[in-house]
Amino acid sequence: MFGLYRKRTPPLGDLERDVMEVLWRDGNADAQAIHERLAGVRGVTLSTVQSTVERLTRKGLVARHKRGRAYCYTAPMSRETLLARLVAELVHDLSGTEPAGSVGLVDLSTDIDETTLQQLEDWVAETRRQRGRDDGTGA
Amino acid sequence: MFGLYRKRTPPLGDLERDVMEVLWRDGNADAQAIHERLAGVRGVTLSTVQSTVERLTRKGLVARHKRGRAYCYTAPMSRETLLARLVAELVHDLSGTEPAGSVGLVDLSTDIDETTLQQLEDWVAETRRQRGRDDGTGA
DNA sequence: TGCCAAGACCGAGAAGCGATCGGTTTTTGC
DNA sequence: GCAAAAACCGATCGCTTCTCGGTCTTGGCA
Repeated sequence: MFGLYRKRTPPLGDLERDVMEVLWRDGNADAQAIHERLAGVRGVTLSTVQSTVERLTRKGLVARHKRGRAYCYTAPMSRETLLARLVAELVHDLSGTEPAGSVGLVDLSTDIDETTLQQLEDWVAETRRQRGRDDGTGA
Repeated sequence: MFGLYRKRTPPLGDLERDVMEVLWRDGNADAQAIHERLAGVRGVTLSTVQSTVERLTRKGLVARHKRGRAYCYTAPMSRETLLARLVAELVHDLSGTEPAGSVGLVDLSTDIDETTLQQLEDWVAETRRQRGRDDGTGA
């Protein structure tokens, strides 16, 4: 009945998020560049950045290819796609087995701020637009 | 710029989710009852369940009150509310500092299924409805 | 009022993960 | 070939969950 939640995309750590942020902004960068970009806000060594970006590579969240002597890292998954995946997992894991119709009275009021709600709204609308209006029975 | 993500609702562990599941289903239960409910799918002792539900209490995710000699636990936050909070945090943490308009090309197609999207859509709509259309400057 | 079992509480240990870094090896541009 | 740059490796630390046994507290009952 329950207890069948699987291992999924691990949530990102702080430094991992920062690294992804850099990659999303700059498109691509080597460890050095990432380190420099992060140096202002975080006192970490190049080694640490390297470890982190390597971990992200293992997780499949960043790709890399040799350029000169260093690797050049990129984020093959957009910020929105990653967010979507995480949200989907969250919803899937926590949605229970009840009929979906029972999701009626939602109380986001104390937890969600206007900006975030707006963002969610836009985001859902955009997805809906792209996908078109199926009958809703699709997988 | 970045790096200012703060400590938030800690993600639930497996057993913690199972316990919440029981509480959401049954409305309320003491440790004994939860344990029995879980015994079928999980070989854990009563002690373990107690520790877990106590941890959840500390996190504020369950409330309790004495009933007889045992505590009676309840989930003051509905499944949907918790989910909403987690989603909100996720969105907030991963949305970057770019203008919200830049959230344009969303590619959810491979990651999010129709049911989930529908659910999200419903939540957002419902929340919007409940909150009414403020000018958007509300906290 | 005193006994005792039920249950809360505490502490400890194992496992997993991210963050952190130093040291070693490999590579490459000159 | 050499030296520097960078990858790679592995160790440590801190945090969190899971797990449980042992001890202390308490409430119901005789």
